[in-house]
Amino acid sequence: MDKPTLKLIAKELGISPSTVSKALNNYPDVGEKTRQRVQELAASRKFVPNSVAQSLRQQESKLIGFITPNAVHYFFSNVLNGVIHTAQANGYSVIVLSSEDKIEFEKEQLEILMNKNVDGILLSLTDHTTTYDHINKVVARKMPLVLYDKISKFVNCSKVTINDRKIAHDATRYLIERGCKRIAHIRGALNSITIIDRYLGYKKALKAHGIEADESIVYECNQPTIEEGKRITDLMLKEKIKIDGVLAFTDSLAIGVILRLNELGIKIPEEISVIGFSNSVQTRVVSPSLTTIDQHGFDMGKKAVETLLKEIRARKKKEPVKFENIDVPTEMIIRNSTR
Amino acid sequence: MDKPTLKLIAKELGISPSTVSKALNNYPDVGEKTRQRVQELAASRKFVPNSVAQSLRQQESKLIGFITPNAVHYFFSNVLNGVIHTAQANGYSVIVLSSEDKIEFEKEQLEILMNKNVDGILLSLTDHTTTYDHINKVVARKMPLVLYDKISKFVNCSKVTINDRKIAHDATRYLIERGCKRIAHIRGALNSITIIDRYLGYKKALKAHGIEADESIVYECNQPTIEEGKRITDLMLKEKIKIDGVLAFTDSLAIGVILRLNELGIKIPEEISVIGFSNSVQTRVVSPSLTTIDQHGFDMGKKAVETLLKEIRARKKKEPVKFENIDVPTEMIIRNSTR
DNA sequence: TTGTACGCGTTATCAT
DNA sequence: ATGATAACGCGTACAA
Repeated sequence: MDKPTLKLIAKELGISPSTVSKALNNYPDVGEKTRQRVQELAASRKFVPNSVAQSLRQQESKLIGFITPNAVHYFFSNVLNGVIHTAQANGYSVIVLSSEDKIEFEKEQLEILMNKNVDGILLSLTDHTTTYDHINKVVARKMPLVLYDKISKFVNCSKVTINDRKIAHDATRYLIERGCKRIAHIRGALNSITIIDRYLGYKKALKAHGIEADESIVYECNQPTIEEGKRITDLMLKEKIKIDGVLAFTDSLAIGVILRLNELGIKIPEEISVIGFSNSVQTRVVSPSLTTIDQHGFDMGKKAVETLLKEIRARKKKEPVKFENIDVPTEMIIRNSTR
Repeated sequence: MDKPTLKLIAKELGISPSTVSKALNNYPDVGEKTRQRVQELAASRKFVPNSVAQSLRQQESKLIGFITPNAVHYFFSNVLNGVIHTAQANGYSVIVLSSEDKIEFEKEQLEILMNKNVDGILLSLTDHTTTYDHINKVVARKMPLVLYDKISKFVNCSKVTINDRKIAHDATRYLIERGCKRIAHIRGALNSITIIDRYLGYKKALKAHGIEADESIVYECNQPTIEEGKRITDLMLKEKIKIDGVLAFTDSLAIGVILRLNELGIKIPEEISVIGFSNSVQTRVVSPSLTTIDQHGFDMGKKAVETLLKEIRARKKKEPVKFENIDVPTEMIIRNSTR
């Protein structure tokens, strides 16, 4: 039993395809009895409209593209989950691609999505995205686009982000209020705005509390991994003036710090307090459990889709679109790695 | 500058759309100079063929559907990653849906994918899938389908799985060889074949080593969570004959066990050894680190796509399809929670 | 070598 | 109330 089409249903009933279409879509101008007959036969044949044909006809695919820099990552998985959940609730499906943090993939995947005629694109930049032609091409095509999390001011579109600067500021202030005098920061290379903002928030909080920022205890990691966190811990411990607090820009690094300090028998949080970013699953499991920032990935995904759909609808109605900058609230999760 | 079509390019050049099409697709029967002119203009206009139209024309969408029971889950994220990576390498894109372990979602999403005219579907069942009409409908439609991880023998299609029985057997044997005499098992409800097989492997290993299986130390959890692992630990500790080994069917439970034993000051692995399943990120972080089974999710995703593509191609050529049952190798990761 | 005509499945418009 | 026709954009068999 092959896939039934409007045409086949029509022929079987001896009526025209257009009437069948109208009957199935509940148009008012179709006879009650024919409507009945059509709907019954369609049901028994398990007819489903070919959405490719529908897309062609109505010039929309009900598909959105989602590019993540990392598919195996607690935060981004939560974003993805929010995206697919919200999309489905609004009648859209999601094509998922992972740039694997490579800019060549990012370029290629934007092309793929344009070719697939998705109705809109959600994109988080790789850490190596420093040119924007491939992205601005999307904008120039008037393809609805929303950047999330890793964004750039060089692209003119809506953006959904964490307020990294504020939350890094808050976290640093928390450490200070709990008595930390010398707080180190582990950041990544200053490519991504996320990393920059966390760094600035950290510095600003120090300044606000009359602590002079000391660049010698700001460490740049090569990779956001546990091992790297351990390596940097050894560096920190060589400091003459003892460090008593660490703000790591992501959980894995913070956990590396904790594990290394544990190995050396240095007490957390009594001697050193540690804060991470993401509230990933490991943070509850490590001992002591890690104080961290929950970034509400699901909400970010949801907001990103909602913003994108707004733009899609506006464009469709030829209305002017105004780009939005949305801030998703974060939450500090206090656990046992801080006093 | 609106999206260029074959027609527009043709008009601009004063030739017919079909010639343009041929020129762009490098047909042999088109003049060299016209080919040049066409390709140049197409490039300058940044023409990309409308893949919706292509899909309609060629009766294939180059899209595959992927349904996961859980989008925020280490193992399934790895499967997803393998899927999208392999799909892209073969010119396919992936629509991702999460059933959130709800059977109603599973049903709805299979319908969505059929409507979207995907070329094939990858599905892992929910733990509550006990009827199979909605899935067999897909099979009856001759839509290529591959079940992965959570499968059912009641569906006639290709399947990609972990050899759960064997690996549970191996893990149990490992505990026995290391001197464990009384090994508890924490399993889920006996709905999913994964859980059943791990349970059977555990029992078989005991038997093979002359240990009588004792149902009173096989615990059924309500949820695969850390908290539940803790709760069950308390139950285990009430046993008259002291338990000295635990095989938990998933990492979270095993970690719950470890954390609770730590709280009570019971030594791991000296007094009790613990083994989990999945090699999720937490297993490296918990103290002592958890011995577990790496399920190579990426490979599973890769295999699943390859199997599906094979079926898609066979069906396209009207060749007979033979269903495959593929076993993805696992690997035991020995850490510090076992002797 | 180039162009014409048709069809993929659907739906909107216009006639009947 | 129903149907014929055209169109969405592309690709291809066939005609010129």
